[in-house]
Amino acid sequence: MPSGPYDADAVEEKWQQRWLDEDTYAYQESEVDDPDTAFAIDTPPPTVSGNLHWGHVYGTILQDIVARFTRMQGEEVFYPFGYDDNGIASERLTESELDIRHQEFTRREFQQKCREVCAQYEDEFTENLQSFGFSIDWDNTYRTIEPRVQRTSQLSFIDLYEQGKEYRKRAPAIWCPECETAISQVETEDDEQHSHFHDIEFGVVDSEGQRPSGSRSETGDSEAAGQEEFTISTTRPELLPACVAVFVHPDDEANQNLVGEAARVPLFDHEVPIIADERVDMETGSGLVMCCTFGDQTDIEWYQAHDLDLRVAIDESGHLTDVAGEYEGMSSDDAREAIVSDLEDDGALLDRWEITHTVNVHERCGTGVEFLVADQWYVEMLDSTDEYLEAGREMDWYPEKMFSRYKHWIEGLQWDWCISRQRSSGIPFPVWYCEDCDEAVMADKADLPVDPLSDDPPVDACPECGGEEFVPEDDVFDTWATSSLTPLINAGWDWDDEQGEFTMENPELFPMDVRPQGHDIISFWLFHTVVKCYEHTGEVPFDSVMINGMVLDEDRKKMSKSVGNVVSPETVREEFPVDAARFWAAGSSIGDDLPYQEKGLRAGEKLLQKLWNASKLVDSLTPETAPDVDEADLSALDRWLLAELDGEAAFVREKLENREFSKARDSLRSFFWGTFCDDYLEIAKERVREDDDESAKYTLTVAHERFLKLFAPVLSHISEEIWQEMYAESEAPRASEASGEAASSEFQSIHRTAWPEPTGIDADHDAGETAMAVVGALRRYKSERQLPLNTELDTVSVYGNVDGFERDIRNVMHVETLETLEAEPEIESVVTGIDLDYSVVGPEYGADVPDIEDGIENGEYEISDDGETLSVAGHELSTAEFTVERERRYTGEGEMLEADGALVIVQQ
RNA sequence: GGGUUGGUAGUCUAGUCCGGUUAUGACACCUCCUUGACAUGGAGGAGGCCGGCGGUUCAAAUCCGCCCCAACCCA
Repeated sequence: MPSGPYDADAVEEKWQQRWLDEDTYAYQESEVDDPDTAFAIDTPPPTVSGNLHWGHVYGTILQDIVARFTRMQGEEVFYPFGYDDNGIASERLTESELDIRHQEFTRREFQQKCREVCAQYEDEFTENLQSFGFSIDWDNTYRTIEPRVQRTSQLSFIDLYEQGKEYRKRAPAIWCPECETAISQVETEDDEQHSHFHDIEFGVVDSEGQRPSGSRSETGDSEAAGQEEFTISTTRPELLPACVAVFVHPDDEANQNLVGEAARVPLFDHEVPIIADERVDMETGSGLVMCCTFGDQTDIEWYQAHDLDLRVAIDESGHLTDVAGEYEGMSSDDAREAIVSDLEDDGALLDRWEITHTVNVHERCGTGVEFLVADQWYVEMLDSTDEYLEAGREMDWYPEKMFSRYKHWIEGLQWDWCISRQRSSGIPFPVWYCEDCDEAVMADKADLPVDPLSDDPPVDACPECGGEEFVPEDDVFDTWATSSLTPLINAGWDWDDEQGEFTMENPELFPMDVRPQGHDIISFWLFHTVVKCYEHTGEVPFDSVMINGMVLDEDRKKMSKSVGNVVSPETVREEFPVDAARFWAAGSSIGDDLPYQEKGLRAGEKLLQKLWNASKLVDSLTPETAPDVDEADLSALDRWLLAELDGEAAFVREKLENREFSKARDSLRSFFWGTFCDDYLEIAKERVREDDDESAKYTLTVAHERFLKLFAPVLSHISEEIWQEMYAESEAPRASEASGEAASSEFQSIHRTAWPEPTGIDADHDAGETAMAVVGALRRYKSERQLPLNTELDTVSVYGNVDGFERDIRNVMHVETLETLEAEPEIESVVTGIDLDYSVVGPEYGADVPDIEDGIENGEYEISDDGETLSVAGHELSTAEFTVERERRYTGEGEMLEADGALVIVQQ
């Protein structure tokens, strides 16, 4: 071992390079003889056109701890990585980098350019990730835009279609008129914008005699007959031509008379029904709302609930259609001004005032979204919600509470999943339609990936009507339709045309063992993945789900670019060792948010230094190869340490299996620091130096190597460094043994060694604890008297079980004579109080407990001579129900200390 | 607006499912100690109406109800 402090920079870089060079963590299929020994992590692919941010690092550290830990349990771990470059973000990036427009190219050409541009970003992203030394298998990566993944996406679409799980329907879509593309709900956000409210007068159509009889009260009738107009408040008068109905809240007494009547839309003169619906917001405006095609989400709901007409007044570029008559061709802004002005001329504009309100905008350009009607493909979900719920139940959720989110999501489903996007780039639908009968013709699975815009359909004539002309589908898939297939992509799911069935290249990987995911995006990502993979394979795609929280800043605020409180991984990397960051991340309770705190990283750094220093000491005390000592000959203290360490190894294993990172980390840290370094090592080093104690040398070696392995999943670099320095040579490489391949050139990483099996050594746990407590009491004795810790003590007498530890106590605390007492030392004791054991007394005496307490408080009690019975408040309490508290005064020579489990008398 | 989760010393947290009277640990703070791995160390100390109000109970951080605050999800 090198002398001096731990040089994290050099060590970490060295091992990161070595792990990459040697493919240390590459998935070795040959190692898997039973699917149960393969462990697959389905990592969600990040968008690589943005920067690596600290949240990525945090989530990946947790995955990596699981990966490294699981390898040490003897499983072959598949830890792949994906890059999501199939999205608007990547396309925009490509356009701006190359100064082109995607419309200038075919899809294939443009996607090729996207791949080229993204490749640079991917390299940077990869380099960044690799500077954290994650045990990702860099031979197993994919890009969501690559042809192989396009093929998987299109296969998925065709498979669901053939299963009858997909349908095509003309329905509303969220549309950005600026980008001229459909976008998904998750790509929109709320924005405060200035606008105007307009009070507009609508006429009531005289429809006497046409009303259904008996539907309203007499009074309502007569009132309606007298009303000839009403007021609508709207921020969007340009939608008047799209108006298809007027709504009134069922509880709106004042306007109830209008329900069932028809309204005449000003300027455009068409008639629309007046309908009652509780989705009307009675607080805003007049309480009467016009429903258009489509002003907002509620309009869509009304359209579907009440089977209303469609009047599409705004086209894909945000201009008015022929439905708008003389306003056709105007932009919606121009049309608004023109219509308002004409309303004013007509006297129909009653009022106009400025307001600020929230509007739904496209997150990328800030333009208010429109709702257009378009042909869409949908994945049917509503008919299978029971199955999806059951699938969710079959997975282990870490933390468990996240299952309730899944449950609520399933139960709250109201829409099938729209997978069509009217973007001009992306992964195309492999579909053509017969020009004559609109029959959908799917591509042949063997031909995928295809682009209908440039490829021919697989048939010459329509199988339905014989028509020979086809129209290619020009929509592309929602990116989630691809992102939800990662388990299938990772397992190599494909269509085998010869066998006529779906196959998997690595069937042993599916279902995947764990799916990591941030809790902010589980609904639209994880859930979709479960649903899609379940439909394709009939299996739940994950055995378990590991949900991580968000990284917050030091003030527990969410990190965001606009607030400017983001932490850049590069900066952290410059300031702290990676292992310190890993220590920090491992301090999280799974699912909880974790604030980034430098002191957390500093604590990690201190632990690294402690581990390094302790290792140097162990190295200096022990020979190159572990001494050959029969475990039966070990001293009591050594047996005690190894037995305690057995317990710690089992505890850490259990906690990591349950993804209770922080419990594993904290317990191991304090056991190592407190029990090993402060208690054991202090004693052992004296024994080795003074007596050349073989038992201690053996124990130091065994325990120390075990500590390195227990730390290895969390402190990956330093544990590798020290282990390689001290133990690698003496441990037979497992990999070469099994495979017989070029063993000499392959090095054995600590992360591919086995987790410590219990030594099974028996020890007197209580005597060890008591001995440590006695040492603690003596330290305190010296400390309180401001004596150096190596002050000699003449005689120490111990009343308590420290059998076998006498010599250790003597040596470490510099005690001349240590004797153990058979009988309690000369003590005068005064009763100072009675402690009740409430868990027994409570249920036994119930409401009398306060009386008993009062009796004790006032001294109105009696303890029997043998101390077995306590008489108080008319009850006789037995010995199990109370403890007598005494103040003990030692009357003999010297000073008495109280330790946990022992009385100690010091004579200096 | 609906749902979910959380609120415990100055800070971060354990404990809450399954109630038991001295509430866990770390950081920061205060005092003392340079002994041979480590002062990024060691020994000790102080610091809490467990978000608020009510209820159940012999007993509540823990169970129930209402309220306040925060985050996230859905609208």
